[in-house]
Amino acid sequence: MAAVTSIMRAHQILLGQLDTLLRPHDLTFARYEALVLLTFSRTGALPLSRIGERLMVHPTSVTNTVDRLERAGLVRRMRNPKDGRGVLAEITGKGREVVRRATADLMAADFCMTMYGENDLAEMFGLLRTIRVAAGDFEPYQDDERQEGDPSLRDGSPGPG
Amino acid sequence: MAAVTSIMRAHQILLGQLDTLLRPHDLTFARYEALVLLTFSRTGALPLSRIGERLMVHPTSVTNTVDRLERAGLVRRMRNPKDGRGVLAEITGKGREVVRRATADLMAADFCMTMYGENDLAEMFGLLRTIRVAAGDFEPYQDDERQEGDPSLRDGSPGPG
DNA sequence: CATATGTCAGTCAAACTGACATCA
DNA sequence: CTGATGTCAGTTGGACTGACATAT
Repeated sequence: MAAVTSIMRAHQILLGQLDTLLRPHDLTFARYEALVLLTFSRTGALPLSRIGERLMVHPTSVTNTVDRLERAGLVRRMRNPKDGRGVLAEITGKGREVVRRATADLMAADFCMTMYGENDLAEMFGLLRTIRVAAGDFEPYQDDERQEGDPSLRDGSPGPG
Repeated sequence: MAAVTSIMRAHQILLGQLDTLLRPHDLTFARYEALVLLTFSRTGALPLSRIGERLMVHPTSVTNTVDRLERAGLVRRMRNPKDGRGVLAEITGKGREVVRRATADLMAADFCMTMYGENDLAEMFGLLRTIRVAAGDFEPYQDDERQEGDPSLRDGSPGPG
């Protein structure tokens, strides 16, 4: 139970810092995550359904997130040529530029993770991975996700094959 | 960065399970946390300001949380006899009963922490403690908090002395 | 037909800002 | 006086439910 409390509190602390760092870029962490996911996809475009799967959020939340990103010109909606029901969110040039700058800010700030060594970070990732796997995170990649040789958003997932 | 993503995702997973388990008790995790904090206080009552400190939430959020708990009859507002500006939130008998039942449910469900051994849980707590200390969590207790010999909400804090 | 995808309207809880009354 | 405490009004972003159109 102490561990659960710790995760909740750590999240609270990190999210506060992340959102503060992202605010100047007119981004929230939720929107930033979606942008990064698109950045790492092969074609820069993904069906909304897949975004929902990967980020583990409700379909209406994806609609909402993409609405805001589209209104800001960071993303564009397209019909999915492979599925008439589906909609693709495609990251725009402006979107790529914004996510690049935001990521640079985040890296420069280190959000208080500088205190940890590589070993501690790896250990933390390994420990938390158990929860995530049990919840169905870390599903195998689809062919439209992730550029060859590029790092995954989920950092450590085996990827296809 | 992978570690940060892991914490965010683990939080998302746990909060979903916690809120689902707490819903039948008409509680959210935020309200449950406040109730537990009161349960562990010496007199069952704390100034709203101290609740805000401990839970690291905004004063208006405390007002909101206590409003809801009071409307549900789980908490009662009192003037602070030691400080005319202050307000105490005091847990009611019904509040103690609800938090008892909710905690029992949570323990029975184990929210997927059964997968971990004692060592892993302790390690996770220890790793995350670094972030929390840096953010000012784990401040020393005041004299009106925590019953003698009772476990702390923050599980592992040294307490007074 | 059943199923999957996405949107819409509306609700809800949380977190915030700014202003304010009250009291130490 | 300054500073702390709590409340109020209003806003924002996210997550949800239920209903629905559309396409597989």
